[in-house]
Amino acid sequence: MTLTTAEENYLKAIYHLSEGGTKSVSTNDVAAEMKTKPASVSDMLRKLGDKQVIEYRKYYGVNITEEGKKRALQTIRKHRLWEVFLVDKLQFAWDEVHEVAEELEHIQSPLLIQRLDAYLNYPKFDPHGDPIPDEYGDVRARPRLALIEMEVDQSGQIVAVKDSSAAFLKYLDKVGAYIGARIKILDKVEFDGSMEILVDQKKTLFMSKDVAANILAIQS
Amino acid sequence: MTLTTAEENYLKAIYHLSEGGTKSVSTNDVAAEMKTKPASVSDMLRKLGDKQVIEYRKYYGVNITEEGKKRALQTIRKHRLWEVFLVDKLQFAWDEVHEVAEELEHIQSPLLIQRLDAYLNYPKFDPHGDPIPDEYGDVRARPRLALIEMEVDQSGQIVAVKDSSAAFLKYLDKVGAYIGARIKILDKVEFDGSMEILVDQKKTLFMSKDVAANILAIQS
DNA sequence: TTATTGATTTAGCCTTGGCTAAAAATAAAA
DNA sequence: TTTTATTTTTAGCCAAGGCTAAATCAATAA
Ligand SMILES: [Mn+2]
Ligand SMILES: [Mn+2]
Ligand SMILES: [Mn+2]
Ligand SMILES: [Mn+2]
Repeated sequence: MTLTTAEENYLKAIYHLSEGGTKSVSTNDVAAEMKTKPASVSDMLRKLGDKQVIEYRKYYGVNITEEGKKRALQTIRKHRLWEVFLVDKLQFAWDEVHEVAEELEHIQSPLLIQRLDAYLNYPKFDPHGDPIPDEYGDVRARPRLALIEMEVDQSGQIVAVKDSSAAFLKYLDKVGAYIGARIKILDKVEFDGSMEILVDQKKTLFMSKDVAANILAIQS
Repeated sequence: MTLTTAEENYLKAIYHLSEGGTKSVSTNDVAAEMKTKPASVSDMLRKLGDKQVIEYRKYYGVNITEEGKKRALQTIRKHRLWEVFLVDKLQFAWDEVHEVAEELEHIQSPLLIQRLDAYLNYPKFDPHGDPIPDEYGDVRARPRLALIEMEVDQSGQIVAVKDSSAAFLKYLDKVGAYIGARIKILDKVEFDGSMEILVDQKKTLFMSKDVAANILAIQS
C-alpha cells in the first residue's frame, strides 16, 4: 500500500509530534505543524487510519502504528540523506537544504536511495546532527542534551541543533558555533538564563537561554 | 507564473511532438504520448493556453509559444542533468534512469540545478546522447543521422539513440553498441533493410532495420 | 447536575487532473 | 453537395487535498 506525498508529510509530522511514537497527538497539534486547518486534518487522519499507519479514535488524538513508524522513518531517512548530499556534494549551506529535501524525500526509487547512501559513504548523521535511520528504520541515537541543561564547568561537544530554521542556523554560523565544536560551560546567568560558553578552547560565546535550549551536545 | 507537475509533463510532450516547436500537434497525439484520454487533453490544453505557453485553437491542434518552448527546455535540461547524475555518480545503467529523472525534473530549485550542473562538470549530452540545453534554453545540436540512412563504406561514430526504452538500451548493451563507438557500414541488405556494421574496427554487428533506425551517428 | 467552552468533526464547496458518454465540428467519401 | 467517418470538445462524474461555517463532543466550571 502506497502513501501519497501529502500522506507522507502528515505521517512524518505525526511521528515527530509523537516523539517517535511514544505519545498520542491531537488534531490541532497536527494542524499547527502542517500549517493547515483542523478540518483538513480530520479528513486526512481518517485516510491514514484506513491505511493502518495510525490508530485513529474520533475526538481522542492519534497514535502512530508500528507500520506507520516504519514508513515515517523511511521518509526521514530519505530526507536526511538528501540533506547530506546537498551539503557534502553540492556545497549547499546547512540552512539552505530543508525545503529542497522536503521535495526530494518523496521521490520513489529504492535503488536511488540505496545508491545515494553508498555514494555518501553511509552517513550516520545529517548536516543538523540528526541521526539517519538505516534501511530497516533503525536509528542509532546518541544521548544528547541541550546546552541549557548543562552545568558550569561541564565540557562536551555540539552534536546537533533542535531548531533547523534558516534564521537560527545563520545565527550559529555568524557566531561561530558548529556541529563538532568542543565546548565548555563557563557561566550561567541566573537572571535571564543566558550562558557563556568556551568554544574550541579559544573563543568565548554569549548566548540567550533560547539559543542555548536549541543547541544539543554530548557530555565528555 | 508557475506550472504544475502535470502541466510541465504535458508541455514537454508537446515540445517533443512538435519537434522543437516547428510543427503543430493534435489532441490525439498528445493523448497517445501522455497515455491519457483526448477528453483530458482538451481540458489541459485550455489551461496551458490560458497560461500562454501554447497557442490553442479549438479543433485545430496546438502550437507551442516562445515562452512555452523556454519552459519545456528548462524541464528537459533538468531531466537530462539528473540522468547524467544517476549514471555518472550513482552507477545507474542507462536503461534505469528515465522514470526517476521523470520525477526529479520537477523539483523546484534553481540553485539545485545550477550546483548540479557544476558538480557534473557542465555536461553537454545526457547518457542517451541527447543534448542538454543551457540555462537560457540554448541547445548546441549536432547534425545526426540514423544508421539506416548511411551508405555502405561510410564511417562515423554513434552519438545517440532515438528510442530510449529500457528494452532497446538493454539490447544495445547485449550486442555491444554504445555511445561513442566508432562504426563503419559494411553491408545493407536490400531485402529487409538489415545492416552489417563494424564496431571499433574489430567487432561485426548484424542489426534489423528497426534497430538501425534508432541509432544515431555523426559521419566522419 | 447542568451549562459553558474549547476541541474536533461534519457538511458543503473549491481546484486539479483524471474518467466515460454524448454532442459537435471537421475532414473525407460518395 | 450531401453523407459518413474521425477527431475533438463538452457535460457530468470521481478522488485527493484544501477551505469555511455549522454542528457536535468532551471536559470543565458553576
Ligand atoms: Mn516533504
Ligand atoms: Mn536535517
Ligand atoms: Mn516528469
Ligand atoms: Mn535521456
